[in-house]
Amino acid sequence: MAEYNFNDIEKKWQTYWKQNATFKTSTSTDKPKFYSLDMFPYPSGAGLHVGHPLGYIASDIVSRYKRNKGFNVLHPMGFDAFGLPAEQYAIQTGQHPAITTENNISTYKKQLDNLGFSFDWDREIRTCEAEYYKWTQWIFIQLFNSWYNNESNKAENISTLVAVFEQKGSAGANAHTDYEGSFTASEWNAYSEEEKQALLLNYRLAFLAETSVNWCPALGTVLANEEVKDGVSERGGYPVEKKKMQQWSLRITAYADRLLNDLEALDWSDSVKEMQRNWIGKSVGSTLRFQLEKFDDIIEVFTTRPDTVFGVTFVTLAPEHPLVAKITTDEQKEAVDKYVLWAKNRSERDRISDTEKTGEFTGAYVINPFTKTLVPVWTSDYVLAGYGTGAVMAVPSSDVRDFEFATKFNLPIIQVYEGEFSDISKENFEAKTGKVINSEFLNGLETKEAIHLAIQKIEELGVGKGKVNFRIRDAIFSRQRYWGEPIPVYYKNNLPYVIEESELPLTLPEIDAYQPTETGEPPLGRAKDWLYQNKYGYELSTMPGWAGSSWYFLRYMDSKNDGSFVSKEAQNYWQEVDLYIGGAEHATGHLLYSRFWNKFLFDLGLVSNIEPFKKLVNQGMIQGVSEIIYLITDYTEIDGVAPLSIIKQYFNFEENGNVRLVFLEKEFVTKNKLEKHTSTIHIPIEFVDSVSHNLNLKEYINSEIGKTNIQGGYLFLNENGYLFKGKFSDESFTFYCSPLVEKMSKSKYNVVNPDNIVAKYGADTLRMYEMFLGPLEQFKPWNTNSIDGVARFLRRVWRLFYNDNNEFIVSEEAPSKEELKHLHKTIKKVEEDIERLSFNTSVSTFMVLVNELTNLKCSKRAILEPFLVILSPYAPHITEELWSKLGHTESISKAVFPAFNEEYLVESDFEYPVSINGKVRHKLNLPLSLSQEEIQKEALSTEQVTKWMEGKTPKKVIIVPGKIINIVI
RNA sequence: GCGGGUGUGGCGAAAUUGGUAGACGCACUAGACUUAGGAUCUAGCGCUGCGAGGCAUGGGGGUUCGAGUCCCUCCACCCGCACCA
Repeated sequence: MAEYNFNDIEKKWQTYWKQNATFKTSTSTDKPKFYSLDMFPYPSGAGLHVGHPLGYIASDIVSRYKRNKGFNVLHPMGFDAFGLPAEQYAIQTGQHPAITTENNISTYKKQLDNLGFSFDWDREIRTCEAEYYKWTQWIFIQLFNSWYNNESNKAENISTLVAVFEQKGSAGANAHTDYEGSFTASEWNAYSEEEKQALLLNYRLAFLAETSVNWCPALGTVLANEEVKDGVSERGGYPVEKKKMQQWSLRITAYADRLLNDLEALDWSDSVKEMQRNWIGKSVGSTLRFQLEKFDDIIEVFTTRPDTVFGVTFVTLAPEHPLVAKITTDEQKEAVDKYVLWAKNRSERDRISDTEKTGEFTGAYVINPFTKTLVPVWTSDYVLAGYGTGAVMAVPSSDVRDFEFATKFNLPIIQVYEGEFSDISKENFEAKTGKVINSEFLNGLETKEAIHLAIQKIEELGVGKGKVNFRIRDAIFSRQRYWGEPIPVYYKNNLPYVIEESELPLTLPEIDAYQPTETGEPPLGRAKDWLYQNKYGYELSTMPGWAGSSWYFLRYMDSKNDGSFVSKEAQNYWQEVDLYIGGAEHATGHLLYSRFWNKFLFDLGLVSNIEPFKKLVNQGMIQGVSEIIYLITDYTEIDGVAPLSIIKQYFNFEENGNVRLVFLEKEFVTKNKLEKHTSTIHIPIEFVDSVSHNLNLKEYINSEIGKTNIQGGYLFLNENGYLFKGKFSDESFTFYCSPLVEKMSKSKYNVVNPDNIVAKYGADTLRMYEMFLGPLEQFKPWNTNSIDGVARFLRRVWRLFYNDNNEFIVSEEAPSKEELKHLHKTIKKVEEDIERLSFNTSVSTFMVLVNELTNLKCSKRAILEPFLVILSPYAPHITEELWSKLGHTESISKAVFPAFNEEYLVESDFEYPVSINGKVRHKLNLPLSLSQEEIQKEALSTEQVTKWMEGKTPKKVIIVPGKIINIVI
């Protein structure tokens, strides 16, 4: 009997594609373009697991579809090759990260090729290669040479700023800067070169500044806010602390407004857009200055609710606020010092998790500029140093946190909105409605007008002004690591200068070890004879992992260009990414930085689009199914009873050596009770039957891992309480593991390797199956069992073309009307499904078609051909014989997706469901081409229908063409 | 706490603008062919009922001739952010 031999087919076509450069992207610009991009992977040592290709399969289907639809498709792949794991490995083993990376990449490429992707490998890029990072460095230099002009609302060359300073001084420019000083034109012109350079650093988009950074001692580097999650590093999960350091940063805050506003038009998921909005964190309000009672100093606060200023009963400073030490009275000094020290040493984690308010009175008072009353100044770490001014005006009647603080420390509360205040509830605080009271000129107003009027008054009085605040911080750009792009900067008289563009790339020097130097400098401090023009020391930190990935989508457009990061022509043609598929974990990192860099390059006139990614789809993770057992490891007593006696009490020891959990009347051995004495063990999935979760004990206990994890004599159990006891003498005993769906990872022994699946079922089965699993964006566990259905289907498809004697059997007969009807119905649906990225339903539709045609014993089965081109890269090319026999003259890769032809559908009869009063009871065969009136006439005149209506006259007849006839009586 | 999302058979799911709920697949059941079956084919498969029928899309209510889909309300779960003034 003939067999679907996917191995031969796949090998053959992989060779064919390679030899014929089938998927090489055309450089001609006469066709419409489609840019379909996957987030390029970091090549980790573990290789691919079945979750990785999910998004690649989807984008590959779209790419093949678009090619067949006549688009010139750019569908490239590359590697995000700088990164921590390779460097950590280097620190441990001394192996150069470049070698580790190279090895991993070749594994990845082999695995990807096995899956039959239509990537154009000619355009492959690796961020760690000098030809690539030359341009990453070049973009850094452009950032260094630019400032942000708030007037024109774009980045400009620093020379335009210098020109303004020469003419008008600092007041002449509306630049985005944190610098608060000012200078006149003549002062500027009198400054030395060094002084000018130092001042300009306050304006450059890539700048060096002393800032509070996230320092990760375990990794020995600083991290950007986006790389810290819950107070620990995103990579590795090491603790992170705040530290003041001199660091390179990128002025992403200058773009905050544009990054926020331009989200609107993007075809991205609401959740990612919302995450970016929250991350940018725009809030509109006002600053307000409070004069200190006994000092000249003022405390400036930021508030979104200036309408509540009459309700201010205290002012709170962050413990790090510079005024805290100065204004604290002698009586309070000891307590405040103690508090500040305590707050400083409290970890980020503790601070987040403790909701109990803490704080201390400084002894100082400020004057409320509106009421002229004195209010006390407190310090508390519920006020963040890094946001706004690091000080807040507290209105306990309108803010939950202020309320909690006031209640705890017995501070007064003044109500400024009407309503029963005794009824303190969240709703009271959240409601921005109601009328203002106790607030002089604001009384009786609604919130919105009150805020407006309050800001007006604040500005009139000169005690503050309307202001917009952002949560987003400038992005820290230095990493004290080796395996990254060197920052193209050298130092002269302690001031940073970028190197000449003509001297790029600044290549990563060889060093003898990958640790920091003895003097605490980054690893690059070990490089010998590494000086700019033999004189000046280079910057020793490198760029962060996200530098190379912030612009790679542009490089693919013109990946070999040595004279420019991308040519004008290529950029103009490819414009932006039409479809970008990747994980949602990059929502506030990569996706934000890429938008920032793209906008910057747009300002410079180097790219033609304000946004890099038109449509974004986040594929869901494919999870693994872990197999768990619980091993009883701790034989100490529980509640005065040794576990063994507990176990004997609650379990029946059966004759065959098994132990069965027995539930007693009230109290049984609760899982919790035993859990304290157990440890969770992951059994590698190859020892467990995926359907029954039956552990192959013999193989497991004889394996290395089994020997290490459980030694004879131990007791172990699964969730249901089945125990296994003893020396494993009876190895045929069945033991059920507890399945657990979780992230696939090496350490959980639940990784499914695509290579194994391809070897057993073929790449097509894997691809179709992954699409069939469920909606692309959903998280779903891998289920090896149901892959058989897809494998079976593909075998059936193959058999449509071959008889039992392995002879090729495609009839030349013209397809019947019935066949064409099925075909065109399917074309329409598959086309719609792919366009809306619903791959699971398009696979299903296709399966239905094959089932129908099989049942019809159809003659011209080869009409299936076009679909196979899209859904499955190998199957259509079962033989070249098939291809030519079908009358195709052009090459397989140029096969065109057939157009949907409505005629075939209209001709045939349609079975209308007929509902009486909304309940479907009957069916009526009518031609689909009838008009509404004709259908109505037919429906009412039919004898049958009259009978159904029981002689009643219809009140209404509702007809949905092609769908339903509803008669209301 | 704030924001986003999800809830449909034993399981993964489908139903695109409100129009025959459960397509397609897994698992399961019966049968055929077979020395054999982890191959293939045929039929069945939401619950309930002998049946006609009745009941079913997390719970409750509403709009409509008609609701998985729209509105109100409650519940459960997942994800992100989190003392952002």
